[in-house]
Amino acid sequence: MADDPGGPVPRTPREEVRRRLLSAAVRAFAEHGYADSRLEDIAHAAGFTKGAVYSNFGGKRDLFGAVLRERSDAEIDTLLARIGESADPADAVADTVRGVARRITEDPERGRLGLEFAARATRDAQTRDVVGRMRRAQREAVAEAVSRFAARGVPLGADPGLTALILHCLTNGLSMEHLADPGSVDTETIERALGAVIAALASVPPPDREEPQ
Amino acid sequence: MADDPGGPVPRTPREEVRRRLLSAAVRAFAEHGYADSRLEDIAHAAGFTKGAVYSNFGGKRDLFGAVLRERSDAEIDTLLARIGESADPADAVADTVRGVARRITEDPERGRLGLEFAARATRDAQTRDVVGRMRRAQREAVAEAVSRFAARGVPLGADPGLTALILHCLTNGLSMEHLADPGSVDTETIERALGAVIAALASVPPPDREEPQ
DNA sequence: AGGTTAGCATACCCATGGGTATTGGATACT
DNA sequence: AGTATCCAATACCCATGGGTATGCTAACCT
Repeated sequence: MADDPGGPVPRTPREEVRRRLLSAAVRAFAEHGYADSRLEDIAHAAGFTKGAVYSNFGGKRDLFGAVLRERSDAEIDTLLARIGESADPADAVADTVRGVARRITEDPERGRLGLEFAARATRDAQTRDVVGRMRRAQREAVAEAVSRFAARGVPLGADPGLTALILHCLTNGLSMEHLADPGSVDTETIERALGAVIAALASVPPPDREEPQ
Repeated sequence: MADDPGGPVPRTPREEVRRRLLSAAVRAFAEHGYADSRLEDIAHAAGFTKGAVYSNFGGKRDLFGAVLRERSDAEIDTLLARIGESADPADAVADTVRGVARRITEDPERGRLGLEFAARATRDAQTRDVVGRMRRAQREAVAEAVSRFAARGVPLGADPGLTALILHCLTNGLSMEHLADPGSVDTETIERALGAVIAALASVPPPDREEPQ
C-alpha cells in the first residue's frame, strides 16, 4: 500500500522551508523556552529534520537570533501601522487600550517570547543589542502617537518620551503579571489599569462612576 | 607543607551548608539562568560538591524551588517592613521612589532572578503557584501603603488595589526595560517615570520644573 | 542523457551534566 | 572505646541533544 509512487516528489522551495522552520521555532521557544527547545522537535514540527535546520541556519543560537530579529521587525511594523489610524482622541485611546489588553490575555505566546528575549538579553550581549533596539523603536512609536494626541490639545503630565516609557513599561509589566498570575490580572483589570494611568496623565479626572455629563 | 594537621577537621553545620548552597544558587540562577547553571558549579561556589546538594535538596528543580521560596519570603518581608516607616507623605513617596529606582539599577541580580522566575512560571505550574502568591503579596503590601496615604487625605485616581497593581507592574516593567536597555533607562529616568505616575494618580500637578513654593 | 550542484535526510559522534551508588570520616550514642 | 549514624566527597552511569559527516535525490546545466 502506498507502494511505488509516480515519480519524483517535488522539492519544497527553500524560502518556504526557512519560513516554516522559523515559525515552528517561534512556537517552540515561546512554549518551552530556549534551553528546553530541541532542534529535532522544531524541525519535525515544520515537517523536516535537523538537516534542514543546519542547512538554513548556523545552529541553535543563530536560529534564535533569526526568530528574535523576525519578531522584532514584526513588532515594529505593527506599532508603526497602528499610529496612522487615530480618530476621536478618547475613542482612539479606549480602542487601543482594549486592543492591548486583549492581546496580552489572548496571545500568551507573545508575552512568553518577550520574557524569553528579555531573560536572554540579560546575559547575552548580542541578544541585548537586538532587544534594546526593538524596545527603543517601540517606545518611539508610542511617543509618536502620544505626541499626536498632545498636538491635538490633550494636556500631558509628562513629556511624550517619558509618557511613552511609562505606557510601554506598564504594558510589559501587566503582561508579565498576567502570565505569572492570570487569575487576578484579567483583560478587564488590565484595561482599567491602563485607562486609569492614561486618564491621570492626560489630566482627565477619573470617570465619575457613571458617564460624565 | 600544610602536611599533617592536627586531627579531625570540624564539620560544617548542616544549617550553614544549606544556607551557603542556597546563596550560591541564587547567584548562579540570576547570572546564568536555570538551564545554564550547573549543580557542580553551585556546589563549588559554596565550598562543597554535588553530594552536598543532593544531601540537602531533592535535585535541581527542588533547589530552584527552594531559592524561589526563600526570595519570595524575603521580598514580602522587605515590603511589609517598609510600610511602617512613613513620615510626611510627599517625602515618604519621594524617598521610596528613589529607593526603588536605585535598587533596580544597582541590584541587577534581583531583576534577573525575577525574570527567570517569571519565565519559568509561564511553563511550570508549581513555579507559577509560588510566583503568583509572591506577586499577590507584593501587590497587597503596596495596596496597604497606598491605603494609608489615602487615609491621610491624599486623593486617588483609582482604588488602592488598582493603584497598587499599576505601581507594581510599572516597577517591574521599568526593571525589565533597564535590563534590556540600560543605556536609555537609568536611575533618574526611572525616578521620573514613577514620580510622574504617582503625581498624576494622586492628582498632584507635576513638579513645576523648580521647587514648588 | 550524462554530469554537476544544491539541499534535506540519515547516521553518527561525543561533550555535557543531572542523577545514583558507594566510600570515608566526623559526630552522636552506649 | 566501640559502634552506629549522619552527611558530604568521590566515582560512576547514561540519557540527552547540539553538532558533523555522509548519503541521496531533485533541480540545474550543456
